[in-house]
Amino acid sequence: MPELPEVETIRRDLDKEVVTRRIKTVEVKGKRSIRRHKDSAEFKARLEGKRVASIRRAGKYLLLGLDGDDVLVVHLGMSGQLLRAKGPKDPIDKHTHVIITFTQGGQLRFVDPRTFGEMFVTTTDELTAQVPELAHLGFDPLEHVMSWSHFGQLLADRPTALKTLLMDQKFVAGIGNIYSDEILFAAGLRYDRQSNSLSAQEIRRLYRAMVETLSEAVKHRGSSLADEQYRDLYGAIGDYQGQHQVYDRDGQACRRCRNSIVKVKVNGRSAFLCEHCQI
DNA sequence: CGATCTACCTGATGGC
DNA sequence: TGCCATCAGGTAGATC
Repeated sequence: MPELPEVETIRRDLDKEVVTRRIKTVEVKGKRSIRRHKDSAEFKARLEGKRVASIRRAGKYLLLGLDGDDVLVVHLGMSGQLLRAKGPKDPIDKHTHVIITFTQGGQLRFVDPRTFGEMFVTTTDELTAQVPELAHLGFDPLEHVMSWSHFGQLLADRPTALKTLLMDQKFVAGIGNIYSDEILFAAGLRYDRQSNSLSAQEIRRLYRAMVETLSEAVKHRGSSLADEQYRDLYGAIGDYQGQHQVYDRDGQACRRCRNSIVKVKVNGRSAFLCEHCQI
């Protein structure tokens, strides 16, 4: 579900609602969401009594800095949600796995039907040394501004089909199945173009499409698809799905040329494109 | 080393 | 109706 724009929206919400708050109690249901820990007691012990000092995003990961050196890492997987609750009497969703209650009242709940998401506590040092997914993340497309020629060099160094490369977290962090398709449409490039085959103009178009598509999606607070599984911290759906040019629009008219949007399989997953606008 | 697949889960949807 | 197959925002690990 959540890619960079959705995770960034939640990060901004957390910055307003959770940073400076102190954790009073932590309730864990089942072990799956905290599977990196030996048991839930250890997870709870490392959180209770700590104050949330900072919040940042690394790709699709959320990192909540705590007093001392510890960091609470959250990945939402396909169906994870972080939801604010006023208190214990707010109705509890069936798939709620972790409830964090703050001393001032108010709760942060982790809800995740498919359980691909997870939470764990580690130290700042271990983050880069012992969590390989985080240690090997590529550049952040919104935070790390780079020249077109440098971007072109990175593309040339990794000759790969463009969609595969955009979704590779080790190359660039935060782009998934929705935004890779939207970026490639905006750039006028096919999913299967090799990254080392682009002209200088195509490199510029791709870089620009990547930055603009993602920042527009952040402005619209992310995309919620038909199932409305993506929700922000307050439980509200995103607003960018109405701007989608290709994703989940197979059979519909391309907004630019009116030809039919096509759905294909790439690496075992769906990809959407306009065969007339993307070359 | 990289590319490709499969597994991990629950729930929604569509065909028969 | 119900039953079964398929599909879904992601990633790690096995197997080529």
